[in-house]
Parts: sequence; C-alpha cells; structure tokens
Amino acid sequence: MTVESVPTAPRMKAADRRELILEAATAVFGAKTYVGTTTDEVARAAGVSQPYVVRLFGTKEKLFIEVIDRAYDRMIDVFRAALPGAPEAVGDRMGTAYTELLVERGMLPVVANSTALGGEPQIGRVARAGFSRIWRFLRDEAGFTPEQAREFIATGMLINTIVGLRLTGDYGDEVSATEVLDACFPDAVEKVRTLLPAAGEPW
Amino acid sequence: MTVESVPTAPRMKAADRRELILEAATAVFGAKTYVGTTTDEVARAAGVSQPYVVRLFGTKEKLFIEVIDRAYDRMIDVFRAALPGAPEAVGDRMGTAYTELLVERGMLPVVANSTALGGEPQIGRVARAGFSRIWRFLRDEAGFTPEQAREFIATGMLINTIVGLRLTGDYGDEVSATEVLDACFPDAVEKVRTLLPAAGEPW
DNA sequence: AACTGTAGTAATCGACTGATAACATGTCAA
DNA sequence: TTGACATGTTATCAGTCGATTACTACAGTT
Repeated sequence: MTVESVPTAPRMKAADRRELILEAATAVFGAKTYVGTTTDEVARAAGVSQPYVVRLFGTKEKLFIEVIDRAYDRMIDVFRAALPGAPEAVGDRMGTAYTELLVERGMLPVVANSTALGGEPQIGRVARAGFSRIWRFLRDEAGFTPEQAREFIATGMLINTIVGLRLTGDYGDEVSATEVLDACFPDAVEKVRTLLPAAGEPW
Repeated sequence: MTVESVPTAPRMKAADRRELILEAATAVFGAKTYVGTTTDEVARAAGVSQPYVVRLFGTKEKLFIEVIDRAYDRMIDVFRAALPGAPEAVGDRMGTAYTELLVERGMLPVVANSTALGGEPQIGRVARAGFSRIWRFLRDEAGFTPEQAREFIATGMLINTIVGLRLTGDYGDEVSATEVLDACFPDAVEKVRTLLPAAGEPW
C-alpha cells in the first residue's frame, strides 16, 4: 500500500505547464494589476509552487511580458476571425468580438493595465509593440481609416474603463449606470452585464 | 552662533502641508501607479518624513483616495471653466482643457489608474463616484447627449492610453506614432508632444 | 536495471514597506 | 513665562515578496 504523496502537482510537460500558468497568470494579473499580484498567487491559481513559476519564467516581469504579449496575440486572433462577412459591418463584428473577450478571464484588464506601464522600460516596449500591432491590423487588414481606427480603439478603452470600474453592478445611487451602459454598449448591454463581475467580486 | 538644525522640514500649518503632500502624491502615484508607489517616495517628493505622511492621512489607501477625489474635482473645475462661449464648440474647448491638464503632474494618470481599481472596495467606491460626477457634469451642465458624453469620455480614455504608453517619444520602428497621434489629437499634436515624457523618463 | 535529464517542492534569505511608538521642537494664548 | 497643543523626526518592527539553493521523484533510453 504505497502512500499517496500528492503534495506535488501531477507531472506535465514543461511547455504545457507554461501555457497553464500563463492562463492562470492572465486571470490574476487582470484582477489585481501587475504590481499588485504576487508570484505566489499566480502559482496557487496554477496549482504549482511559487519557486517553480519563477524558474519557468525567470522573473515576475518576464512572466507578465509573456502574458500581455499573448493577450495582444489573442485579441488580434479574434479580430481577424471577425473579418469575413459584409464589409460595411466589419466594425460591428469586431466590436462584438472584443466584448466576447470578456469571458476570457483577465484578457481585457491585462491589456488595459499594460497601457499604463509605458514608463517601465521592458514592459513598456512590449506594450507599445502590442498596441502597434493592433493599430496596424486595423489599418492594413481591416481596412480602417485612421479616424475609424481611432474611434474603434477609443471605444475599446472606454469599455476597459467600464469594466475596470465595475460599473455593471447595482450602483444606482452612485451613477446612472444604466444610462452609461446604454450609451457605451448600444445593443450588448444585457450580455455585458452578465459577463462582468460586481465590485468586490474576485472576477 | 546657533547651529542650523534643518533636518526637519520648515514648519507649516497642517492644512497647507496636507495640500503640498497631496500635490506631490498625485505626481508620484501618477508616475508609478497606486500599488507601485511607496509612502516613502511620496514623503521624499513632498520633503517630509515617511511617518508624517501616514500620520497625516492615516493609511496609504486613504491618501490615495484623497488624491483621486481631488483629481476628479480638478478635472471638473477645468471643464466648467471651459463652458462659457459658443455652445457648438463646448466640446472642443473642454477637450483642450483636458489635454492642458497634462501639465499638472499625475492628474490624468491618477484618474486613469483609479478606473482600473474598481475591484478595491474603498478605492472603487470613490473612483465610481468620480466617474459619475464627470458623467453627470457632461449631461447636466455641459448639456451633452448620452452619445456625446460617451464619445467625449472615450476620447479621454484614449488620450490616457497614449500618455500611459508613452507613445509620444521616437518609436518610429515600433509604431506609426505620428499617424496615431495625428488621428487622436487632430490639432494639438505638437503641444501634446512637448508636454509628454518619453519612455523611461520620470515624468 | 542503471543512468540521465526533466518536473517539481521545501526551506529560506535579503530587501522592502506600511505602520507604530517614542521623542524633539516650535507656537501661541493666558 | 509657562504650559499645552501642534508640527515633525528617528528608530524600529512585523509582515510580505521575489528570488535562490538544495533537494526529491519521475520518465524515458539504452
């Protein structure tokens, strides 16, 4: 009768474990910001020990860089998937694709957070590069004019703000939340509302 | 011949000292985010000792709450000052007022940062309240329609992003920065460029 | 079956940070 | 003048966090 050890995580190939940790890290970084997140929290969320996270990624900063790079990748993927169809409705389809990213934990907040860290030498480089990739995609692949691209991104940033503020709970006294949401999500209010956490909730 | 002591800050009424610290704190919080700044950095920037900062404000969190509350106040002030004049150009004047806030260190980044902290119980409340005040000002005092208010705020968030990313330096290889800036600041590119720090600069 | 590289953990360290306590000095009313 | 309050500091602590080291165990190859 061999005693189950089981303190250690089930064995897995390093590449798979990395992907698993990246996914967990996206959620945690998204919920608590880069500086506000500990490598231990990421490790727990991924079901491994804290030193192992550090060993797989070198430093917390490098881990975060991989996280945001991956998030920009994912974002462009879903945008590209929304390209086929009536050309005049590309913007709408891509907007919908953006809001649907809300279900992928941390994806949007992590990108939003990265845009506030342009002053960090390493992270800033990756964040600018990610933003640049989005911009060029909109111009080159989606065929947006500069003005259309500006408008699209501005709306995305506004959505990030609504999400970050947790403006989707019941704060009738604080904000005319319904009006804000109606104005910001013309026809996706209900969906967005159900996808978002309220204030204080762990996301 | 009395020996100058001078290790201590020149005496000042507590109310004035608070205001001085709040100003310094806005700059530091704006440059390094809430979690990323230490009370000691704020104290140094204000020229006082670290324990005195926490004694005057109780906790770091309470200090930050006063900072963002003050920032939303200030923002509404400059918006209100831009109201008088041709009604059809109110939006332009307020947009200009917003970009001119860039010279007041930390004012814009701090507000941007606050919108990412809606999940924090205390800070989130104040951030939502600040956002709400802006929204109501736009609707009630500036006479914006919901759609106009949405558009105005979205543009502001985009500006915050540009600023946060430090997209104003020379990153010709990373981004068609000029095109982005042209699209985002139709007629204020040069002014904005001179007001913003480059990546790595301390702001 | 033994060897070797890979996957993973426990223990721990040094640096940092927010907060507290105790103390010092300046100001002002009576 | 004196005493009482307000302004401000030094010293220090207890907790936290990222990173390092040293170790264990599993898996595949020959």
